[in-house]
Amino acid sequence: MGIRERQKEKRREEILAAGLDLFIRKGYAATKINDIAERVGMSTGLLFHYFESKEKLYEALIVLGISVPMSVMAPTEREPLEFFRVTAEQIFHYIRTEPFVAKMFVLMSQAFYNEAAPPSIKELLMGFDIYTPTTLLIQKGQANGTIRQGNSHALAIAYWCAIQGIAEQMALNPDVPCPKATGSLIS
Amino acid sequence: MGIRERQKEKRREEILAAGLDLFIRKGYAATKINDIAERVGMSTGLLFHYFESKEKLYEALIVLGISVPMSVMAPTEREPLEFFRVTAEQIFHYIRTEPFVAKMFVLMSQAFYNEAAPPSIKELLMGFDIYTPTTLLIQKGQANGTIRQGNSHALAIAYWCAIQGIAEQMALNPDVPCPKATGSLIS
DNA sequence: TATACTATTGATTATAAATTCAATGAATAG
DNA sequence: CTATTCATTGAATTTATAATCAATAGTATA
Repeated sequence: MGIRERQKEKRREEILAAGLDLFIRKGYAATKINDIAERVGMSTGLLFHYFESKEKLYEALIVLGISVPMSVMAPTEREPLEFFRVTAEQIFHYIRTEPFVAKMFVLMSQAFYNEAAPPSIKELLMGFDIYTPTTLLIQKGQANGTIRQGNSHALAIAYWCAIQGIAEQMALNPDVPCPKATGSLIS
Repeated sequence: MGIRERQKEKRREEILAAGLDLFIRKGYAATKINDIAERVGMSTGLLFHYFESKEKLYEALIVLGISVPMSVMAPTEREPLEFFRVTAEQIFHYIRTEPFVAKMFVLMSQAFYNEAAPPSIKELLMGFDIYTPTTLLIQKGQANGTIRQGNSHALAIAYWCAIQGIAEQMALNPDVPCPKATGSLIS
C-alpha cells in the first residue's frame, strides 16, 4: 500500500471514530455531518470525499460492529451458567480496555432498537440476533437445574439489558468505575 | 371547566401521548412534528395551536416525567437490600400495568443521557439524580454486610441500568414478557 | 521540471423539516 | 339569529442541514 493510500485509510478511520462517538452520544439524526467534520478537523465538503453520504458512513460503522458482540461471547458449548459468567467477564474486560469496543456495543444496540434507523441499516441488522441463542442456553440451564425458572426469553433480555446498560455507561463516561462481574447484587 | 376547555385538554393529552411514544422509539431529533400530528390525526399546523414548538412539547413531557421515578421508589428508610427488591418489584408492576409510566421511564433516561437534548431540557434535568441516593443506600448495605463489596457507585449504576433496560424493552414491545424480580439469575 | 492525480476548501444548491399565516368552518354567548 | 371566538386546514415561509461543485494547493511520477 502506498503512503497515500495509507494516509487515506487513516483519515477514513478518524472519521469513523469521530462519527462513532457522536452517534452514540447524540443519536443518528441529531448528529450533524458538520459536527463530525469539525471533530476531525476538516471541512464539511471533504467528508463527502471519504464517504458518499451520512448514511453510508453510519452503515460502515454498523458493518464493523456486526461482528463485535459475537466475537466477545464465550463458546456456547460450556455449561450455561458458566457461559453467562465468562461472557460478562469478557465483555467487561474488553469494554474496560478497548473504548472502541465499548462504543461499538452501544452503537449496535442503539441501532438495533431505533425505529428511525435508515432502511439499509435495518436490513443489515436483520440477522443480528443475540436473544435467540441466549434464550436457548437459558432453557438448557433451566433443564439441568442451574438456572432459575421463569420465562427464558425474559431472562435473556434481562441479561443483555444489564450488560448493555453498563456498556453504555462506560462508553459515555470512561471515568466511571465498572463493577466486577458476578451473578448477583447480594454479598 | 367548559366543554370546550375539556376538549382542548383532551387534545393536548392525545398529542402528548403520541409524542411520548414516538420520541422514545425514534429519539427527539428523528421524530418529526409531522409524524406526531399524523398519529393524532390532525394537520401539522394545528399542533402549533396546542404547543408553541416541538421543543416545548418535549419539555412538557419531561416536566410530567420528572416526578415518575421518585414516585415509584420504595421508602428509603427500609433495609437497603429490601429497598432494592421492593423498588424493582414496584417499578415492574407499574411498567406492566401502566404503559404510560413505562414510556415515561424510558423518556427520562433517554433525555438524561442524550447530549443532543435541547439546553432547556438539560436544565430541567439538572436536579434529576437517582444515583446519589442509590449509592448511599448501597454503602449502608455494605456497611451492615447485606450487600456485596465493590464500588458502590458502579453497583448503583448496574442496578438502574438493568431496570432501565427492561423498562425500555417493555415500553417498546409490550408483548414481550417481563421477568419476576429477584436478586439473581441463579436459581 | 512538467504532468497527472489527489486532497482540500468555501461557496452554492437542494432538500426536508419547523414554523407562520390567511382563510374557513364550527361552536358559543349575547 | 348574529357576532364573536376558537379549531382547523393547507399553502407559504423560514431555517437547518445534507450534498454538490468549481477552484486551489499539494504530491507523486515520468
